Amino acid sequence: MAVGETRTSYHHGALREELLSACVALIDSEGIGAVSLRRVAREAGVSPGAPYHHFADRSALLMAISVQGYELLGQRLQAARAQAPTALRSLSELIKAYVEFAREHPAYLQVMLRPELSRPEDHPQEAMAGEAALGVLTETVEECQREGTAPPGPSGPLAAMIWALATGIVALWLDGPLEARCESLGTTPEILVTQITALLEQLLAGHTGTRAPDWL
Amino acid sequence: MAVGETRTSYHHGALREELLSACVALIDSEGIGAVSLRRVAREAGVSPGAPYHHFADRSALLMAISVQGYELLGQRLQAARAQAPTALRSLSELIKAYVEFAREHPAYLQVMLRPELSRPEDHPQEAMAGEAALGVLTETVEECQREGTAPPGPSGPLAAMIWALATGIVALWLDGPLEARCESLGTTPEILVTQITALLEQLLAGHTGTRAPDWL
DNA sequence: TGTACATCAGTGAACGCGCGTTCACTGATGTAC
DNA sequence: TGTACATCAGTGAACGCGCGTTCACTGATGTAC
Repeated sequence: MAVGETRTSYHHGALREELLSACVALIDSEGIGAVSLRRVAREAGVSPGAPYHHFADRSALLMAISVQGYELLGQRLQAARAQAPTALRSLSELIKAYVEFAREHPAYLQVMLRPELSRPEDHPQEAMAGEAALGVLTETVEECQREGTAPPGPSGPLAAMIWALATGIVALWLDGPLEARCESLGTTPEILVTQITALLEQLLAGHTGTRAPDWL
Repeated sequence: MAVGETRTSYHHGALREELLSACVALIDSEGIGAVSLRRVAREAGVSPGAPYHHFADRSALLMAISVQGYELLGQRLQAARAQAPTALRSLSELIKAYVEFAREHPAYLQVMLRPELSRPEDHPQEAMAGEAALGVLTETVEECQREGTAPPGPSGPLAAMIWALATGIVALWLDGPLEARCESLGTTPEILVTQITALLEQLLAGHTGTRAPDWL
């Protein structure tokens, strides 16, 4: 229920979902520091005790958001991979899809990147959702190896490298430093991300002797 | 002043420095969530009002830590770069130095990676300290270009790529997911980081046709 | 179909807590002469 | 060298606040018969 609306019945009917979306909206508008169970309940137009019928505590709410975020991200990655013509291109598209997802849903990423808030040690579900998203990346790297656009050997290091690269871009962009850096370089984060993925493709294509395209 | 010690004089003498180190120690032992000005004052053995003679508010304390962190990191990066025999190798060493610094001083990194806590928009000093650290990286990339171990053209994209890569590794390691991933891969973060930097060197060396070393 | 009753999902008052910050104060230090 | 005094850097009590969580309660819903 959006702020200002009023409920007609005593029961809400879908409070769990609304608490989740109210929390996401709150993070988007005021930052993760503004999140408290009381505040989220207030945003959802409900009394302070109500959330406890749906979440054991504050970290359980944030964990649910984190899991949801990994699921949404996983879908996005799947879709991005499916569209690309080659596995090498898929790698770029995976990175871009991750970054775009983060830009569209910064709140999810904030929660996913700050695990001390959702206390994953108490909620193992997140690890599973995260592994699923990582699986798409690993498969794509292995496809590249079969395609000859990634060095042979274990897929782990390259997959981890791309995972870390994408995570770093996202963290730096969401938190501000990337934007600041781009300003002082006279460019924009969007352009820079495109250049980075192009560079990665160039390096991967080059390792086997394939020429980089002229437009790079 | 460490917990348990007692001061003999009314005045402390070096409270500012001690508040900083007490705060770092607190983050290291209990996480960034445990940081409050009152708590830090207590750890330093001083009354709740005392910090206000040295820091305007909580975010000013965290900002001072962040700036200190960037300065320490900058020194580490300078040293790492100076020791490496080639510019290409320097890139690996810069990444490793960043990661090692983060492992040794996780508290600094937590503060540097969570700018919402130190409100950099109110304290521009951090941006300067950060730019200095980035400068080392950019110079090294340009050295690689002269050396022929990095693609010609603007140095920005490769520098940003390595910056994001290192930041991603650090964020994933400090927060736990990297360790979890390594366990399920049967390796360790230390090994994985070495593999990633070796892979990066291989890709960069390969782009010009230079053969990758056999041991990769 | 109607009724009794169990269960679900809300309310709102209350609790104790630690927080950031302020303030009048005071002990220690430094400086002018 | 001694003394008066300004300034610095602490103390500790106090303020109001929002928080997480609990609890007795009650309105709404679902189910058995």
